Amino acid sequence: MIKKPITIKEIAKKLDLSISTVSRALHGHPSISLSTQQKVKQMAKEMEYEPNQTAIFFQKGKTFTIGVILPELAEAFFASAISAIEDIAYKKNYTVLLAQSHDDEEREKQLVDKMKNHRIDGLLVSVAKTTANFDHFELLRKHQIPVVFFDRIPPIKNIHYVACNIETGSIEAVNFLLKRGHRSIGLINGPNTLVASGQRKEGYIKALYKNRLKFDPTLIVDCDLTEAGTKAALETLLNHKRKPTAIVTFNDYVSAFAIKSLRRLNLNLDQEIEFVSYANSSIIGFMEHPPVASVEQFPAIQGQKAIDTLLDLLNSDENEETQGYYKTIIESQLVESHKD
Amino acid sequence: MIKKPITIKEIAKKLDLSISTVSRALHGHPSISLSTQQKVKQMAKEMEYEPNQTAIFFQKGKTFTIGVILPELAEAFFASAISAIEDIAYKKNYTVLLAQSHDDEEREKQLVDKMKNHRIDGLLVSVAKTTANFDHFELLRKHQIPVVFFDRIPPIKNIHYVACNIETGSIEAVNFLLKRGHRSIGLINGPNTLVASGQRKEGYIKALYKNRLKFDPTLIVDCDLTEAGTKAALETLLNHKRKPTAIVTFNDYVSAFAIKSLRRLNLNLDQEIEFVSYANSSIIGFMEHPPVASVEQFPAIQGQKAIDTLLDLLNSDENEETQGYYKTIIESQLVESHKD
DNA sequence: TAATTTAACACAAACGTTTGATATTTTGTA
DNA sequence: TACAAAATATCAAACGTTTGTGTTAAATTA
Repeated sequence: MIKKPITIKEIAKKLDLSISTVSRALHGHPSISLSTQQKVKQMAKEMEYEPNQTAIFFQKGKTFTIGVILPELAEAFFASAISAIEDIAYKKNYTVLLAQSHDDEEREKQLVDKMKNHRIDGLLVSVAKTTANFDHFELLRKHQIPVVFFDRIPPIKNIHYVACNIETGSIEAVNFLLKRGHRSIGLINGPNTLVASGQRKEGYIKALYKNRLKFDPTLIVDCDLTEAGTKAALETLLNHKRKPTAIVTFNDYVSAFAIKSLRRLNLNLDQEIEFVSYANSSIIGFMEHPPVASVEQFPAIQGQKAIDTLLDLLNSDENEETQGYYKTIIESQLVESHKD
Repeated sequence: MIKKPITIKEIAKKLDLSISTVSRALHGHPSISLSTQQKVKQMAKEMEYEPNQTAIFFQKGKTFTIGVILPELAEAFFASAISAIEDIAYKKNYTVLLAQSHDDEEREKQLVDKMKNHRIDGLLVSVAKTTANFDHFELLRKHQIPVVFFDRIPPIKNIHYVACNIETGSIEAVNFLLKRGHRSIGLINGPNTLVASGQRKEGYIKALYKNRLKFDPTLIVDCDLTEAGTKAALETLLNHKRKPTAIVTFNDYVSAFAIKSLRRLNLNLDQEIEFVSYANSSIIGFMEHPPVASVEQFPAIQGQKAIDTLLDLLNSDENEETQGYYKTIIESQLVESHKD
């Protein structure tokens, strides 16, 4: 038996009241007497009335929905970001419309369009690696839909964003290794097309300079982040004339690969070479020989701050020009591995 | 300068046509001449018209949105499931409304309610561990909103679901170890409140019986899945009078913990004890001494099948009773670890 | 030519809710 | 008692779109 949803109209008819009275009663409007409010609410409950959100969305021109576009949902970093975002959205009674770009600019563009038509109230984005043109985001501005970028932010002015300062963590990492007595420190970096690689490199270099040590560019080796690539990069460093006693790697996975192949070589070098990596992801907890430390980038906090500022934006009626742009920087932080 | 969204009304006025003609023209309705169709579409493009989805949703009583409720977005298993789900939804022009229950029954209930009011077209759920009462899902039935459960399915009749048969993989796992010569095989299982634990245990026992081996219940140790708990469970097994030469563990993480603590004991036992676990998660690739095999549960495929059947349900106008219930079982599968 | 079909479009209701303006009733005041 | 003020409830428009039914003129048929 098909059961049609109850509307306020039917409640009105049943109580012999007008539609507007019922609506106002349900909202506790002061111009409705308490007694009728009671009656209406009572009847609504009895009839199992459920407000039709699509009607409300339409009528209000607001959906209480925020869009989230991430590069890859299956990546731990973004998974924990979206998790944090959803938590806050839930608390604030917003709903999350989720999509992934798979690091494809065209798809990202289409998603933005789709979400715009969905009349999301605001958008959270971590942009795709390949995205070079940002017009699709500019378009949202015209439609008065605020956008907050996070982690992977576009290199343009006049945007709201939350990002992580990799440099601080990088400097901490190198300082940490220096303090432990290392004097030749290698860097297995990612492809230099990535902003993230540049940031790591900068921090690495700065730390050396600050410690009045000279920087040897040949101690930096790029790699494609695969296991094979990592192995190759590692070997390059092992054959270096000033063989490093410590290595900073682009992320925990690279460290894992490097440590694994080091141990395969059975040189017992793992006692002599110490690793520091980025991300501080959970795999560290499962490694027998984890890197001694990892630079945490706080995906959950970034996501949280991002949605916080978005909600802020949504609840202020001033427009963007007058209130300026939110720019939040999270400091990355070196986290030493637990020994147990 | 605030730019109000263009409506078909304005297009109509500009072209001196009726609203309905514009609407029909944009949809290529046969009763509108090709020439006016051209004109209208042209004008729509010029004026940068974008259909107001909320109005359409409201009007049609359909949102082209499907809700997805998962226990934990940050868990690798669910992250890859949602990733697969979103991909298909995107292809079929549906949108995904995402939420996580954090394994909390009350929250799950509220989410179902919220999504119902959002007028989602259908729902995909992996139920919370604690959920004992399933009335909130029954409620959706009254509202004609189809639900497809996946992976964590409720123990009730008359539902659509996609699930993974753990037993086959479990039997494979034990057979595999037997074939490798092991005769005493331990099982570090999860808490027996979990259905998943029961399934593993059943498979384990069945495999032994099938091979005419007698089953020793003391070779099964429950644990709370933490590192400490795993360690304790491992020690119990090591002290067993028939010390196992192979151990099946609840999941890859438990294997990782166990292998780690085994190596800490420095007994070189790792050469003698082989592990097989469940999930085949990515951490295996980063372990120096991974389990020899792992039972893959195909989160992406489960997610994919789940949304496929949901879309099927949405596109058939017959109601549930007449068409019966979809019950899809994915066979789990033992995957041997790569050696490289 | 008159009757009939067809093509092309317009009209208006409907979806469920909110809300500003208005009407009615009650209460208070002089 | 008369009148203003306050309290309470109603009316009706609006949000943007779709769609069943009318309407008109042109094309076809007999």
